[in-house]
Amino acid sequence: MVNVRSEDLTARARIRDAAVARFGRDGFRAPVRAIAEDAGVSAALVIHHFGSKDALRAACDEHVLTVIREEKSAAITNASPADTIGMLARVQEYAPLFAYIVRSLLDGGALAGHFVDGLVDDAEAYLEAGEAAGTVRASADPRGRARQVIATQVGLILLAQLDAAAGRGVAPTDDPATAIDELTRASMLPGLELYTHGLFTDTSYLDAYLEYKEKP
Amino acid sequence: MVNVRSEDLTARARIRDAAVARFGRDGFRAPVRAIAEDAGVSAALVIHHFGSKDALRAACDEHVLTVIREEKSAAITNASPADTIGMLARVQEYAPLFAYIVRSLLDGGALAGHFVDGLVDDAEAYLEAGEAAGTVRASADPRGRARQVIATQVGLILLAQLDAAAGRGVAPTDDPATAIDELTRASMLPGLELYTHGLFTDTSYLDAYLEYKEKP
DNA sequence: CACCACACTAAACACTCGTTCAGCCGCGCC
DNA sequence: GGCGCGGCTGAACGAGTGTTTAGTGTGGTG
Repeated sequence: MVNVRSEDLTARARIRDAAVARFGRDGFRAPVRAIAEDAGVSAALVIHHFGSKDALRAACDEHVLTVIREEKSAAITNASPADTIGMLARVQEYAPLFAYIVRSLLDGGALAGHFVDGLVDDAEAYLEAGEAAGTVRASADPRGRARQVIATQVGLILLAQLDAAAGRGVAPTDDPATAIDELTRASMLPGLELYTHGLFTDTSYLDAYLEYKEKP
Repeated sequence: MVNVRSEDLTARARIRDAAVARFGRDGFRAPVRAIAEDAGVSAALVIHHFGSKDALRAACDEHVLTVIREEKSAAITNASPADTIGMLARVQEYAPLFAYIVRSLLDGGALAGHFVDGLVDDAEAYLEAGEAAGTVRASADPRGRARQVIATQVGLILLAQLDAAAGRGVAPTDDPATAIDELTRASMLPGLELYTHGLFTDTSYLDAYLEYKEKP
């Protein structure tokens, strides 16, 4: 049901994929029986293979992290524009993973911590590279800046989630790919504006804070 | 237990306050029995007064929204620095409300939608006032920019939440007041930097996007 | 063939939790 | 004083859910 090539997988893998999809769609309160039904097996088999529901979730976390790592290293090794577009095209395939990560984010799970840590690490590296290339300004707190950038991204996703929950998405659709598309489209212009010119017309606010930080 | 002046309140109000505190601390899966115990009443009385757990939550939402509106209008009418400091001093008192709102945010509840809408509205108004005063730059998408600013704020809270869940808060404390303090302290410098100078050294990224937007 | 390990299942168990039920208690009103 | 009414309670009900149990079939192995 979940994956087009479900028949090819072992029952254990089918259960794991079904769990990732269910958890992503319905949250971690999704019943084991529902996951079992999605995978076409009995609830008892889920426990038989994974020991407990918590262990199943841990297996999902590990699997998602593995896929992310593979995908990330693949994206780094061949980072041509064509490949990037290819990745976007496959977003449909990875949509369940994305949903799962968002759930983990909202749930405060351990996976979410590792995930955002990785994002902040990446952002910091990219920004440093940009600095070296001369396209990005220097910062007094590179880590904090990277964190700020990622926080904005995560916050925009959360806000979009809220809009969707309120039934007033920018484009009322259930398709995650176009949802992400809409999200980036709506935030691209303000984001670039902000990142290009900043918000303030002069440095008085920053100066005031720097002075206050010296002698409170 | 929850509020120092619990004895002064009617049972209904005590239950409501206990529910806000419990929901904020443990999430909306907190059992009715736990709330009842906090309020010093039986679980049956909770249902007797509110009809159901969902209705209790709705009453909590309404109550929180009311307090926010009162507090907000109070902050607008007398917006002197002293009053602002007074509000910060009372953050301890409003910490349960803050926790409740964060829970609602993570839960995607209706309250969260209204709340962030209000925040975005406020941010937009403030930015427009800054524009008029000449301290804030003009934007091609004021609403989107306000949304971006609020998203950053919300995202930072979420990230801090994740760090706390992972047991590695910047300062390991359970006190929400100092937690908020730490959060603003850690993000103030990168935020001001970003909002003052932007991220990029030139306008090439923005220009490229604007050109792409014209003819894709 | 006998047997064993293993994937797998239906049913039952145990527990949590929201809600209902039947009744108690104290207070104002006739 | 009697009496009802509303706040209030302990106990029970019933639904949902994770897990256990006892067993079934099957495929490989001696």
